Amino acid sequence: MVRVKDETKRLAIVENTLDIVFEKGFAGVKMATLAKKIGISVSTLYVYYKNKEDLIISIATELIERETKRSSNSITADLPFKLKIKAIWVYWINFSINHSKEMNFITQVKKSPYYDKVPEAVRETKSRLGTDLFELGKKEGLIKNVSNEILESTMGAILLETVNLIIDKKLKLNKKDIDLMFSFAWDAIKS
Amino acid sequence: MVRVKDETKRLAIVENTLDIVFEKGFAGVKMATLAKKIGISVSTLYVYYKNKEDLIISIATELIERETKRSSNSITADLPFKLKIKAIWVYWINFSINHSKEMNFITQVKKSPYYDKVPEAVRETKSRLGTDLFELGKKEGLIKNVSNEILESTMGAILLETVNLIIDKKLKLNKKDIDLMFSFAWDAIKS
Amino acid sequence: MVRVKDETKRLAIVENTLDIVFEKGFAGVKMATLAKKIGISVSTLYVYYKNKEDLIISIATELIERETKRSSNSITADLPFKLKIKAIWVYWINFSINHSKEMNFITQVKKSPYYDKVPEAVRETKSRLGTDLFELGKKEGLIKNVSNEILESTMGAILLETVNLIIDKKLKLNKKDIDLMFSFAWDAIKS
Amino acid sequence: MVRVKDETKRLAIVENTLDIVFEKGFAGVKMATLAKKIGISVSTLYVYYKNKEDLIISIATELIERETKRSSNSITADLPFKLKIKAIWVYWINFSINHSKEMNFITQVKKSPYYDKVPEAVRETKSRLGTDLFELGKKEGLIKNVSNEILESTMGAILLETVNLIIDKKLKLNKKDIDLMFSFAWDAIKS
DNA sequence: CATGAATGAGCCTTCATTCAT
DNA sequence: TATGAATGAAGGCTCATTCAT
Repeated sequence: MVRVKDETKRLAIVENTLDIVFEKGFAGVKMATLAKKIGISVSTLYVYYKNKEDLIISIATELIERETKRSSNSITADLPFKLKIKAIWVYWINFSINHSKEMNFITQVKKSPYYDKVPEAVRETKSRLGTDLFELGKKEGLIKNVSNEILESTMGAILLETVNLIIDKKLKLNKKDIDLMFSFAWDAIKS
Repeated sequence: MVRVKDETKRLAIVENTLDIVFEKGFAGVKMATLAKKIGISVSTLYVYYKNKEDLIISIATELIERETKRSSNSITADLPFKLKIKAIWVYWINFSINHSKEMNFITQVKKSPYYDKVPEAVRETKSRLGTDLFELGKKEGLIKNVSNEILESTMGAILLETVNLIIDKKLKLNKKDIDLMFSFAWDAIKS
Repeated sequence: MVRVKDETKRLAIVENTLDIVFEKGFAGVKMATLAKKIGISVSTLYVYYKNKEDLIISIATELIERETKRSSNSITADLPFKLKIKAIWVYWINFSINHSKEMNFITQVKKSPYYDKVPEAVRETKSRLGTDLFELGKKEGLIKNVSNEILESTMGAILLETVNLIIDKKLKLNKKDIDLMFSFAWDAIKS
Repeated sequence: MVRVKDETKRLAIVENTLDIVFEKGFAGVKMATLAKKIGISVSTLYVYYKNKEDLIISIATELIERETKRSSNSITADLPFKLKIKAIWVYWINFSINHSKEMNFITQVKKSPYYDKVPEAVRETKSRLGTDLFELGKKEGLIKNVSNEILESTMGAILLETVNLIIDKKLKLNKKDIDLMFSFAWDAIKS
């Protein structure tokens, strides 16, 4: 069937682009190389994406939307505040490790000029690690009373560093190390 | 003496490369554009650097060496531990802001394939934010008893995020905000 | 019947091709663009025409044949020579203006490499502005005694220029201006 | 010497471009083909011209300026009006034949979208076949009292047609044929 | 040391055309 | 007949690098 074939191919393009960006960054994405890796013709790439920029921005948009949706889904559990935020922390560590290429792609895009061209609607709904959550924590007097943006940035930075340390084998993906790193993050933001 | 003229020109090359990398990343460094910006011929660039890779790696090496030297110089003051570490923190915040292009260059290089080609000796002597210092803090029982690498990474991540927040105007370069952000870092590592 | 649908589509192809050639020349005719303009699939174009060359040559052939037929039809009125030739002149001015896209297409084809591939039979029966007519004029001693080809070329050039001046709004499509321009043509060929 | 070499190469580019446009039109000008014809690298073309459009527009500008200068120079002889205009006529016939490729290039450019990008100053000073001259002729009551633009267009059309007939071997470049064709033009405009 | 000129190696993109359904 | 998908071939352009002066 044609439909299946299409989606398979599109996914292959996305997958391989992610791989290349992970290994060599955006500059490393050559349309010809990408096509060869997938086993299709260069022109075929242009059937799916208008041009290289469109390719990258489309993938970025897709990933960010997916990430956004996921992050909002992850804040459902009904737990005491600290445990709740830890659950999210653990969730994101695992997700980042398991989807390191996607996360890497998003991270790179955010620092690149491509990001300006991601639809504004998508950019706005991005990485809500927990605006509502921080609000709650502040109300309960559990975390420092500073802007959500700063809380989020700080936790995000520690989280990303944790992931990098795990990837670089300086930390392990076990309870002890995860707990340790969470203590860094929690101690940083708690009041 | 010819030497003087040379050094001026070499500095101009470094300066302009820093500017371009800051604005457009490594991919934005075109030998022709760079030369035009400086007001010299493209060929002249090749008198000073063997090729583009050499240009970037040489600059990176120079900057990293300078940074390393500076960081070791900064740990001289004789103060109680927390104040000492805060002094370093403040020093580095200021330095990073005042030398944002240099810092940006180093940051970018570390994430790029170029970094593998920076002389190993230089890579090893890098950013010693305070190995000795952390050792001291742990001995006094003031900070978490974990590897220096993790302490350094965590503080480094928070520091970098702080700098970014300042650059993005989300934070100001005043005592209040600096103190606030230091509290994040200190709380994270203190035992 | 299927036939009706076909003819409609074929006419749409011709019409839109004429439009594009009028606006952007042959190089502006992209099979994909043309198809989209019509609202059909690119592949469908290939059902009607073997390839792009065939498309253009077929349209050219069709238009030239139609024009040829028309020109011979136009020399029927029974009038004194000068009036007869003026009638034809006026007829062609009007026709050229009203069918500027068709005329433009023919003009362009004649100057393009495509023209060599128009069936010879068609090329030969072309724009007979009045071979017989010129013969008559010469017999009556009213026009210069030179080859029909030269007479026709000259009148044709002035006619085309007249049409262009009208299109460029340098002349109007009224009796005065038409008469004026006819006087140029007539004075040129009269003996 | 470097200077000489440059000019030689630039002239070769112009010459070969003229040839190609004469044979195949603008669409026939492929940077690779052009370079190979000249015996230089494609990149070298880009040393002399920013891109293909710049190549064509620069050549057009150069040719039009030269033509304009020439045409104004040609109206110097002190002769009775009809002889004067004939002298110019003969001059232009000869020039057009001898420089058919240049003339062809200019003609083509004027009908192409490139023409809009020729510097306005150049476009304005173009083909002054004889505005002043026509003014004189009208004052002396020798030619039709219509706008110079129309007189010029008409004569221009007949002149161009004459050149085409000569190129197509339908006319010869001898006194008899030139005189004949001038009579068409003169009779057309004379009062 | 300084540079103008020249170039090869790529890269992105377009487009007419084919083919299986 | 109608078409969505795929592609080969080609063309324009960029850019790091070399070389003779």
